[in-house]
Amino acid sequence: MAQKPSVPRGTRDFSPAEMLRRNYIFDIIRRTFSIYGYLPLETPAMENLSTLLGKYGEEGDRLIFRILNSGDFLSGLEPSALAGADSASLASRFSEKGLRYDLTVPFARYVVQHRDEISFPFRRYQIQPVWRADKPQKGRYREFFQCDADVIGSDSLLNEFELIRIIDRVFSELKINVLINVNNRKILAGIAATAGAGDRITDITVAIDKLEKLGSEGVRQELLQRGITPDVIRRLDPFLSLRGSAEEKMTGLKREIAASQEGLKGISEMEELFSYLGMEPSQARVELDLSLARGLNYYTGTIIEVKAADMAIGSICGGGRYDDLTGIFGLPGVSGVGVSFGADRIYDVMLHLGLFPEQTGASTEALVINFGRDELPEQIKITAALREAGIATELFPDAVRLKKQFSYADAQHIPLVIIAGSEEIKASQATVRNMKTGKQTTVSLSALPEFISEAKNR
RNA sequence: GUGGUUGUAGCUCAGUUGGUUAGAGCGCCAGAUUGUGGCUCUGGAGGUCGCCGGUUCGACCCCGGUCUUCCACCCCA
Repeated sequence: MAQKPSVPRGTRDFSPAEMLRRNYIFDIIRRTFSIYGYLPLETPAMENLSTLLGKYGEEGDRLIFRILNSGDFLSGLEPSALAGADSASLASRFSEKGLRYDLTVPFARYVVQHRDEISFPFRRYQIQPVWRADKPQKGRYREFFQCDADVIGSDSLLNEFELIRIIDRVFSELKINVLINVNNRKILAGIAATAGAGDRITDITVAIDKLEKLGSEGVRQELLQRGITPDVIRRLDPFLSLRGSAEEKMTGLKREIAASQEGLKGISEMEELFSYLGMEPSQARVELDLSLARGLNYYTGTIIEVKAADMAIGSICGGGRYDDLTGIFGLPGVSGVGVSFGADRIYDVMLHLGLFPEQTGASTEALVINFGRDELPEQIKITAALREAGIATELFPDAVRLKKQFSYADAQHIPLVIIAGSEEIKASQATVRNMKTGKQTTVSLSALPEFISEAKNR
C-alpha cells in the first residue's frame, strides 16, 4: 500500500456505529428545542471575514480558519509588499472568507440581513459543525458540532429561565449528571467598578475565573501578573470569599456593590431568574457562581456554563445574553440570549460513562437469506413485503454459503434471519430464526410480515 | 501560538545496550460442519516498525526534520 490516507489534524471520521450514537444525542436535543418552540436554521460553513473578525476577541481571531481566495491572488502584488513581511496585513489580500467559529455570530448576521422577514422574538435552533484552529487535545477538536438555541428580540429573563429548563431536560434525558453555573456580566462589571478598576474588567474576570483551579492566592498572583494594583486586589477580596446559596451571595453582594448601578441591575436580574427557577425546580443543581466569567467577548448579561458532574472534560454546554451583537451588523438595540451544546464532548462523556442505550437508532431488523437463482424471485418478494410492512430488511446480495450469511447477521446484530429455501417455498412457508435465542419458527409466507412485526416488538 | 509526549499487523500492545527470517492476544480468512452465526479445535493471510533524510559495515532501535496522538499553558464546546 502506498502512503496511508488520513484526515487533517483535529478532524475525525464517524463510523456508522458512532453516527447512530451521535444521532441519538442530536435527536434528543433537536426534539427538546422543538418542544420549546425553536425553529431550525442553517447558515453556510464559510462567512466573510468581515463578519467573523473582531467578535471573539484577539484569541478568537487567531483561531479562525481562513480560506484562500480563488484565482491568482498574488498577481497584483508588488514584490516589495512581500518584503514588508507583516503577515497579518498581507493575509487580508489573500483571504476574505473564513470557516465559521461558532453559530451565534452567523445567526446575528442572519437576523440583521433578514430583519424584514422575521417577527420578533425570534427563536431558532441550529445544529452544525464549527471550526477552530486550536491545538487539539482530548475533548478539543478542530471541527466539532454545536447545537445552539437562541432567542433574539426579547429582554425577558423568562428566556434565560427556559433555556436552563432546556439544558436540564436534555441532560436528564441523556442521563448525564450536570452542574449548571450561572453568573451575570453586569455583576462582574459592578465588582470591578467597586474595586476601582472598571476599565480592567477583562483582566479581572479572566483571573477570577481561575478561582476554582488556582485558589484565592493563585488568583491574586494572576491579578498581579496582569498588572492589577495590590490596592485593587485587596478590594476584590470580599468577592472572592462570598459563599452560600444564591440568595445569600446576592444579599452579601448588594451591600458590597451598592454604589454600582450596573452591578445592582445584574443582581436584580439574577434574583428574577432564580425566582423563576424556584417555580419549576430543575433536576440538576443550578448555582450562582460569581467566579464564572467564561464566555465569548460579546456577552453582556447572564452567562451560563454546564459541566459534567462525573467526568472532567471542560464545559459541555455554555451560553449567555448578548445585548448588542446585531448592533455590530447595523441593527442596534436588539438583545438576544442563547445556549450551545457541545455534541462532541457530550458524546465523549456518554461513551466514558457508558450511558448510551444498547440499541441506538435504526439498524436492519431482518436478513433474508440468498439461496441462489432458483429461489431468488420468492426472496425478492419476501423482502419487498417486509419492507412494505415497515420492517428494515436486507436481502443478502450474494448466494454464498449460509455460514457466511449467518455470520454477517451476527456481526451486524441483525436480530432475525428469514430462511426460505426450496423446501419452504414449495410449502409457501419461511423459517424465521431468532439470532439471540436460536429459536426457529416456520410460518406461512402470507403471515410472515405480521409475525416479524410482532417478533420485533418483543 | 509556547513547552513536552506518542506512533510496531485491522485493534490492544510486547520487543531489541544498533546485528540474519519482528512477536502475542483479539479480529479476519479457510477447514472440521456442501441449508444455519455465537462455543471449541486445526491451518492461513496480513508489517517498507508514521513519513523523509542523516550517522553507521549494518537502523524498528541513535540523530535531525515533518506529520499524528495525548498533556500543560492559553483559550474554549
